[in-house]
Amino acid sequence: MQYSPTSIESRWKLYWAKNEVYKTDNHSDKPKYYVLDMFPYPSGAGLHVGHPLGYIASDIYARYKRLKGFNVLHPMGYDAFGLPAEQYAIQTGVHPAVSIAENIGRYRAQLDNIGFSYDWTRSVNTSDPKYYKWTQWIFLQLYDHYYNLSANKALPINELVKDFETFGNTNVSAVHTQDILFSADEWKSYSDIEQQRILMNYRLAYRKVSYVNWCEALGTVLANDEVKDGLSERGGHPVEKRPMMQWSLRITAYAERLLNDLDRLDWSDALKAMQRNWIGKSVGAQVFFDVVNHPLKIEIFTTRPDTIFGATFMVLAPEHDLVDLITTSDMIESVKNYRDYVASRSERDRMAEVKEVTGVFTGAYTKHPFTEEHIPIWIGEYVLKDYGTGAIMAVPSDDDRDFAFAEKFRLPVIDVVDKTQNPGSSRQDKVGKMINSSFLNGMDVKEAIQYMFNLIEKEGIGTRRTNYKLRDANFSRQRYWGEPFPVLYDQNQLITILDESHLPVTLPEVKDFHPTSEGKSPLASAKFWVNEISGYERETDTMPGFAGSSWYFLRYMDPDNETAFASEEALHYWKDVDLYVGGTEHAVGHLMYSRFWHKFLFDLGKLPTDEPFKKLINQGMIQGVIANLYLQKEKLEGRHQFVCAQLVSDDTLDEYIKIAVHIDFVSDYGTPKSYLDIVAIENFIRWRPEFSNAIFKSSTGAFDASSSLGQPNSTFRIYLQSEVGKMSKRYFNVVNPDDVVARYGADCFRMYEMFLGPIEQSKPWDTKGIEGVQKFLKKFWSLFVEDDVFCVSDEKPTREELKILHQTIKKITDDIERFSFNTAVSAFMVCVNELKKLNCRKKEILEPLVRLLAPFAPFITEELWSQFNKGYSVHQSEFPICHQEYLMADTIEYPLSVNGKKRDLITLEAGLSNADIEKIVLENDQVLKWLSGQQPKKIIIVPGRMINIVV
RNA sequence: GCCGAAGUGGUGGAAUUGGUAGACACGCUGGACUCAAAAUCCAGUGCUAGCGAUAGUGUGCGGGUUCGAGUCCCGCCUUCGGUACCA
Repeated sequence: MQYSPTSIESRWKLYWAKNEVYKTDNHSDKPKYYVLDMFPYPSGAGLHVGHPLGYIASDIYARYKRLKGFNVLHPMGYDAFGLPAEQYAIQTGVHPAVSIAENIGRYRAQLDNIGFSYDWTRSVNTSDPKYYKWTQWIFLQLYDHYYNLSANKALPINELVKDFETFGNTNVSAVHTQDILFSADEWKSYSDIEQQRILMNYRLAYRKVSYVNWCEALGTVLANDEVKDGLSERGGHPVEKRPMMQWSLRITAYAERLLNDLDRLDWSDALKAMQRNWIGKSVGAQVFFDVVNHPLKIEIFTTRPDTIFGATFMVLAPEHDLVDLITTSDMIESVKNYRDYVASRSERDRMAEVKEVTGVFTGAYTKHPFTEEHIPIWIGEYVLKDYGTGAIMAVPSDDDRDFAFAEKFRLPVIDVVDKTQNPGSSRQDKVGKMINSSFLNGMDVKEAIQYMFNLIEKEGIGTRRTNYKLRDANFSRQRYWGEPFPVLYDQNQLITILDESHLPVTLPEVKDFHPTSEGKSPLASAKFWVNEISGYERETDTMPGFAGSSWYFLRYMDPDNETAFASEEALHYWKDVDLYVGGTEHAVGHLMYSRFWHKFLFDLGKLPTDEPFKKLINQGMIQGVIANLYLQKEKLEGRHQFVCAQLVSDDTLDEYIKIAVHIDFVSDYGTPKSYLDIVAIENFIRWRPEFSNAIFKSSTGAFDASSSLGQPNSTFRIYLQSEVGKMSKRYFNVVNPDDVVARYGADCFRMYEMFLGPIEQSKPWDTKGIEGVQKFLKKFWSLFVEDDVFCVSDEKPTREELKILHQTIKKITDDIERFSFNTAVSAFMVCVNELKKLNCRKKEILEPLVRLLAPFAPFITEELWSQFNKGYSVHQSEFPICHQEYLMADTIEYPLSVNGKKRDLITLEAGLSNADIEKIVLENDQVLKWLSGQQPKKIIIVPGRMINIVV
């Protein structure tokens, strides 16, 4: 009876499926616990060894909680809408639904192979009409609600309309886009179109013209977080700004709650900081400046109203609405040129450029509200249209950017803060005493800021105001493979919303998945579908990827419900996610949108909690090692030339390009000395025939595959350059978990991934240590088996053996609770090594160990458990409990130091008082020798830890 | 620039509250078994000196607090992640 993972694993997989071991009920006397993984996008490439890292950790925890007596919800599903399937459809004509279904099949097989305890009856697929019916439904709710600031929650839009009909909007306190004041009578006099336009300013899902990230190559609009450095995250194509009528979600209404409620979450500080930065709250004042010779006011936002006496010029965003109105005739030409120049520059140009100061004078002036002095108004691209009011008062003495602008255009600088008492402080630090500032002089900066806030409001020249960097979320995509909007337009572009009874609005079949030339979605070409309801046209955009993923964790609670997104009963039973495991890449996207939707549904009274994810663990990424050959840019007599990495120095680096080599060819892969030998080179050439006449040059000679010319000896090697990077098809470094499982077994794979290091840490995949884990499993197995038969004894364990067992139980329990799975695996190894040394095969020791190991290695433990208890699974047993009495030692070894210098170990009885210990130590001959007559000043004793004698 | 995380043997990493630094594993060295190999087992393994017991030294760098610092404080350096004209 040898340990053979393959046969064990296939047998128990079947058993679990047949007996529905992991099926979870919505009713139970047990306390609930919800363990969630971030569901994957089922890509064509399948899973690689990096994906399961977090899944393994959460599965261990879910299994642990189950053994601890919790009713555990641990589901898995697929985030199935998205660009890659659509791109694939464009290239091959295969319908996304077909390719996605195929990919899901492959994912499912790969996941099952690793022994996860998912309740697959609860699986969701965001592209399933039964699922996206409810995504559309939530959109309808967002459309039908506005954010009331007095109630501090979302309320039905009908209530707002009632307010408008009775009072107009003068006293309405709601989050909205534009300030147009109207009375009740005025409201009633407006046309339908006009009323709808106004309500759009309040709805939580609304339409507006927005500058969107247009990607010509992909033919679509991208979300901000899909753009990296001015290029599309997918494919790296250039992205430009373009105006378009788009749906948006008013996430900014929730900014304050999203910020404040972070404090209550058990998330890492790093992640909370990321969300805080993204929300970017700043408190300041909105101040009005009169324009000279105009009845106009310029509205600025500043966090430093104290520096108002240092404001020597104003800067407006080039796109600011007032620019046309105030520019003087002599400046029209240069202002127009500058605005054209700004418009012509793509996001990418702006970012690529080192901060060069640009701007022009408008010819206009404002009047300083206190000194009445005239201040020139400039425009400059460093002032952003979208942030604050799109206009600033420039205080060059206390802001680096304003200072740079003043320096370039020779504008005056007035020092208003005396920083001489604060050496080392920077221009914008809020420290020092006010000077040159009339009534503020002598005040401390912080004091002056408060003083000005009050004064500005009292004088009526402005108000206190809070600004957020957080932008409303663009919710339209010009794509096929997404949720259609349940929205119709009539000839006047008046919106009609399809109500719940019309849901789901399903995707129509199309012949061509390309976006249309005007940048419209492929849905626009499905004429029948678009015009299906006479007199109306359907919305042809679809929802973005984050729509379906913003609420999927709620659907798992009640996945087949056809009358609600989940029943009230299920929602109140499971409440929220207790543990969420996933990567940091979703820190500000998915995790922010989910919190927003969750809070919104909470406001509607649908949910019992206002935060979705109580505890969050961020697993690191498993990276790949990319092995590269250096290819010389210059061909040699028309032939490619590869060069050994040892011959390439930093100075000559730009003479080469790197060609990624498939990892199957590489010897010593993953080490700095990875290389190709002659056999590998021949394999490489067969794989990449375009290099069949290449020459491979090393320090010992050259290898010419196309002829026997200069044939080197058999030790010939070309060393490769290796770097850590993504595990990806394009680097030919993908490791499939199936291969690892086939070779070592799923238990070994699971434990090895955990053993690799802390779960939060990113690290490159290498299999160097996997054999250690395999050895452990074999050793563990061998404890139960003697002479090829299962054999454990009923003999009573010794105190020493019990001590080993219970120390291990304590250690493992603590480690699981703090998600330190790598140290837990080590603790198992220590335990088995010790039992092996004692040749302990006693049932009383081994049986609890099986239950202890079950969350980590579900298959081997199942097999061994069945030898003790037939008929039910180890995963339905209990996690063993640590009995303290076995941990108590009879004697303790104390390290003994003199003046902090380690000297020796001294063995003492356990349970001695400090006074007793002191007495024994001072009578010890050895100690007296070290002290050589000196009197000890004091003796420090840390019970159970150490003794230090100070002389 | 700002925010965040981290720097420990040849390698991955441990040290949970300030208390024997390097657990566990890989690798390496030597040995047992074997005709041989694989597998398995045993011993050693931070660095320096020494046959050795042992001594010195050692957690990115420089200081400090403490009987005692990988851990706490001050000042730097490096790497990684996020963000970027946010007024």
